[in-house]
Amino acid sequence: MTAVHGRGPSPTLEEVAGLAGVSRATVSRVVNDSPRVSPEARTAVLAAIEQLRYVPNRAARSLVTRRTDTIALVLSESDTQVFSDPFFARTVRELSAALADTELNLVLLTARGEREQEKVGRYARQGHVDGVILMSLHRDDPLPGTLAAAGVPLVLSGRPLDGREVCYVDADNVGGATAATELLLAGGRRRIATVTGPGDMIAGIDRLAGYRTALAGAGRPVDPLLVAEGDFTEAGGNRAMAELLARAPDLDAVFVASDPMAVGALRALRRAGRSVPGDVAVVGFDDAPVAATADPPLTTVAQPLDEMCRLMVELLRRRIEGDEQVAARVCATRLVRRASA
Amino acid sequence: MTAVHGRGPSPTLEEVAGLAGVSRATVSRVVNDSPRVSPEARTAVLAAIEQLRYVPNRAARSLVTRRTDTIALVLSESDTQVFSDPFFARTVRELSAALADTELNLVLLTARGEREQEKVGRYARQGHVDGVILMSLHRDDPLPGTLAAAGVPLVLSGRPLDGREVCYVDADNVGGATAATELLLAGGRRRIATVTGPGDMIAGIDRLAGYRTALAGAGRPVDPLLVAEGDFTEAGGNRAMAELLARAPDLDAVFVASDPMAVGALRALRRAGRSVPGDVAVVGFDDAPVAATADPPLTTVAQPLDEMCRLMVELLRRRIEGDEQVAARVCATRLVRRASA
DNA sequence: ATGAAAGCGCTAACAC
DNA sequence: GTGTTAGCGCTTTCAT
Repeated sequence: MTAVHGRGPSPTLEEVAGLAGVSRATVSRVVNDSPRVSPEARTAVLAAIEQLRYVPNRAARSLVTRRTDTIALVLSESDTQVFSDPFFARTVRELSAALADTELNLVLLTARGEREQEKVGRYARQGHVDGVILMSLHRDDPLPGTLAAAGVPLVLSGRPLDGREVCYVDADNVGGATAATELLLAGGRRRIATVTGPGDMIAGIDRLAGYRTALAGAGRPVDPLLVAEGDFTEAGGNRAMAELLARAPDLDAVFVASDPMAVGALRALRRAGRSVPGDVAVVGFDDAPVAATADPPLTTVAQPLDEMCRLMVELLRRRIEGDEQVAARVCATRLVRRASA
Repeated sequence: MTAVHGRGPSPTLEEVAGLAGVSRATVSRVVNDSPRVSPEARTAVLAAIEQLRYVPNRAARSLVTRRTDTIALVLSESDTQVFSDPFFARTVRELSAALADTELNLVLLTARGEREQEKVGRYARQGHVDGVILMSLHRDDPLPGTLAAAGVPLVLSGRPLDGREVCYVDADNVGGATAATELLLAGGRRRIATVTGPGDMIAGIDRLAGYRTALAGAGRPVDPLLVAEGDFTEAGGNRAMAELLARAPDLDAVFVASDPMAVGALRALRRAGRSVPGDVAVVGFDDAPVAATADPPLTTVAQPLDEMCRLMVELLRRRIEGDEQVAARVCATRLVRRASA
């Protein structure tokens, strides 16, 4: 028995067929789990495959099937490191989970700047992947347009900023933020501030809109002094909260547009000697799994990320199958009450 | 002119050839930048490609070339989210940069748990990628073995824990940690503590070894009270530092095995009312771009991550070309002195 | 410089 | 149930 060491030409269907004493077609049927194979043939083929360490050649297969069984999660980001965003990590995990029981593979592609975006676009159009889930976090991203025009099946994670007509899955950010602010209002809070997300990210925009909606619904004005912009990070939340406390020492509640920022905000409040939720009530938005461990525990708006990821996969599959009519979806959020509000 | 909307069969080499009035072979030559094409032919072909929006079919191409022009960065991690590790984000960025001017594409693959590891292994062996850069962070990872046995060209990021014979690129963690500790010794510090990385990660192990080496070189014992384990995160560093201060209030210096942990340690020191570097000198290890913004600025051991990533790509290319003799490399680190030590 | 032709390894009719 | 056959779209000799 010659050791199958390292590379060298890997065995082909033909060779397996020869060893098993059947035709290529039968081997192919076994490999593809076709029912039209006799038990004996199947056994013989399986043995030959085992013995030869046969692995189907992907290129040959997808040349004829026009499928790669691979989808890409594309991270289109102009500058900083999205990776550190725990929301992204959660998305990757949930997507992997959603694909665990399927034959589909998931690859991550990053596109920072124009050149990489082009490279990614080329990659997708060359047929390396069957479809793309795109996390396009900022405005003016050419990738959605490029991919859509090239006919690459596409689902966006998050509603697109420019209102273009594409298929997307998003959480109900407006509704969640509205509910969060209403909870604060119902708690009798009168000076409700907010730490927003970046103004050029849809989650930031929508959550701020929800805050405004709730205040408007209660007949309250929006005081600009009570609105500070953060960047979804803990450090940013800390900074924004400190700013708010300086500008409006009389605030008695704050809706923070992401949990990492909320953790930072809690730090700022503690440092300022404000008790939570006694002096100041806090509600966050569950982008990261930090709410439960925050001190004090954080009331937060939860997003059904698992459901959203399953949905993205399902919609993408439908598009891959050729269904052009798949519609965007917005997933409900819900308030999880803990101690801080 | 019929709009090329969406999908439908994309044009083939044949069609381009027909439109340009040449043969398939000539089109192929143009596409592949062969010099053996007349200017006129090239022009005609280019025009036809443009008009048809022709994109070469990857499957067909790699069926014959046996290349995909794609390499994978595989993240093999048993449990938690590595993404949040800024070191990982830097690696991705530097790898992308190293590949920017090449025809090579980079995809990220994550493998959490056995099932996903198998999926990734299959993916690589099926010929989806030409080679793999593996960040295997913990012990007992089967992936290096699987991939190597399957003949997939492989370069490890970081020295493997089990000393197996594979090609890897690593920073000189031992040397860097030794230098850091020696700097502290040279500064006249007598009670030098360390916050280590996890005991099952090579970077953590090696940096602790360097700390011991330096102390041994100075004829000093290693006091177990002065060693606390962190997890490379800021929170972990904070915790470990607090623990050290409780156990050994007389410590006057600390080598912290990663910058995020060092930032956490600085917070713990501040909270304990220790001045830095007056009471306690601190040196970190530059896994993340936080040293410069730390307060006070952090003296740190810098790793040449850009060089390391270029090297990984170069070694992997050589392996892909069939060179079996490429050796592992360890890259020098250097101390960057700022205010804290 | 260019074209004709032979495959790369696989799947999918289609016959038997 | 199984084998035969015809390609999938591309690169690559080999003539010319």
